[in-house]
Amino acid sequence: MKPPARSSFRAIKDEIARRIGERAWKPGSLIPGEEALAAEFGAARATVNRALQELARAGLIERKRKVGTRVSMHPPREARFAIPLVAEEIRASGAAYGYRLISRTERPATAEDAARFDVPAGETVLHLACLHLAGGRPYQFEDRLINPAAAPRVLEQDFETHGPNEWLVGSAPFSRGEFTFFADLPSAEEARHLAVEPNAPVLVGERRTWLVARPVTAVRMVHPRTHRLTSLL
Amino acid sequence: MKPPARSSFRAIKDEIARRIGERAWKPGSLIPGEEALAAEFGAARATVNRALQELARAGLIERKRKVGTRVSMHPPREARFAIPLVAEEIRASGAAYGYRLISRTERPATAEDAARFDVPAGETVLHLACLHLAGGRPYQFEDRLINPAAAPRVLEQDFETHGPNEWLVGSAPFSRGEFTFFADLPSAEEARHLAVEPNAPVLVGERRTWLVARPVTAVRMVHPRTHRLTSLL
DNA sequence: ACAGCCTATTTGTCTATACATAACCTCGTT
DNA sequence: AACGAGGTTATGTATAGACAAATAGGCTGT
Repeated sequence: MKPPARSSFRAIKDEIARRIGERAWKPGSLIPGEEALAAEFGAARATVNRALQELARAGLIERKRKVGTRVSMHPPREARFAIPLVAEEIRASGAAYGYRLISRTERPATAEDAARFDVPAGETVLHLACLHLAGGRPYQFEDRLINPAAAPRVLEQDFETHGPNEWLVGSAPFSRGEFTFFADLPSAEEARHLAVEPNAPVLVGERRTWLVARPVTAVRMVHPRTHRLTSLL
Repeated sequence: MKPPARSSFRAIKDEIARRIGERAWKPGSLIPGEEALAAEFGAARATVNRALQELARAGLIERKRKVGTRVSMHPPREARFAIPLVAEEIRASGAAYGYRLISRTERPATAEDAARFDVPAGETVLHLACLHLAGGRPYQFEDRLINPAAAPRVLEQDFETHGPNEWLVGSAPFSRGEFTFFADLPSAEEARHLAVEPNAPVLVGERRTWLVARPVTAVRMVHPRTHRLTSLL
């Protein structure tokens, strides 16, 4: 852990959080100023300042010049989920990463594509299906549409050995995105590739991105039930 | 804007982020050390240090002692999901909000509780089960453990008419939390209360919060398959 | 009563310096 | 070649002192 219980900014932070938790300092009330706390903890004001700033960033306290620092009335209420590349995510977990391209099609956008994506029906789109494996077992089935008009040179890529997101990350910036996830049942194709029962629950993430007004890519990522999406608050 | 364009840690942070965004410093490459940057920007090393620490916290760069600072390989893309109170979420959607307490138990923590939560087995915990309805239809089934040692006076609440969420928000601050989502099958009880088939997929969110080192509450929130969690990037 | 300036207070940030800590590297020993 | 001790180096953290910025609250003049 943190063996040296000296007067580090961490120790100060923890102690203040403890007092707030114990209601020694109640929500909405003012706590002592930096100067006073520095004296109490035998630390420099800069050290206390750092502790307080971190607590403020975490949402536990609110600070205002001249007024002072008060305990928040409402704890933080939003989570930030990192959205890593699948490949990195798998490698980070220690498992061997595997990739298989299932299909690659260039075709005019159908009405269905247009609904799923904003691309005008008739324009050429690239449709990919691929599978990501962790330690040899299916990890994510990916079904992706890419708009070549927003991703220069994407049609030159064959995506035989590397997934499209690795390429897109470095080559197709976007300015706006939308991320949704929900529980679903897999399609027949998804169940087959993921090697799960057709009626087993799967976690689906859908992501669409735009560069200004132009759609870049839309992807449906299907994970077996064991998959968990975690975030620290 | 507010920047006096001095060599503030903010200016340094922005400039470094800009260089990374423009690929002047490529993902995976080492960037100059703090001393060098301090010299370049005409600032103290502490100032550069603060800029770099904030960038590292945001995930744009990775730092290691002796090794130096390198640009992250991952896109620092992250999604922020708001986690509103269920009640507000439902009302915001225009539906009528309903609440039903299903059970309320004070009991010594079992080994199972201890595994799910950090609470030492044997200490008293409060166990609640309740149902949130939107427009009369089941919306979320909530199964919650609360540690009274971290939530003063929680045992005085009966939670007959209001959910524990609403009370905790105002009364039990936390400094650290963890949020996980996954697809699952409902337990028999959950299926019954949510009025879904026992083999229908459900979206489960689990949230655990701590005040520094002490567990505050752990909750499992089960939604029917129709529920979607969306976020803008 | 009121508007507007003035000032004291509190947090925000920067500097310069020092030491602590982690980790890569080299070199000597086995 | 393998291993370990120690040096080197970049980041991590603490400190004291100073000034900047925001702003609540009082003071002043009309």
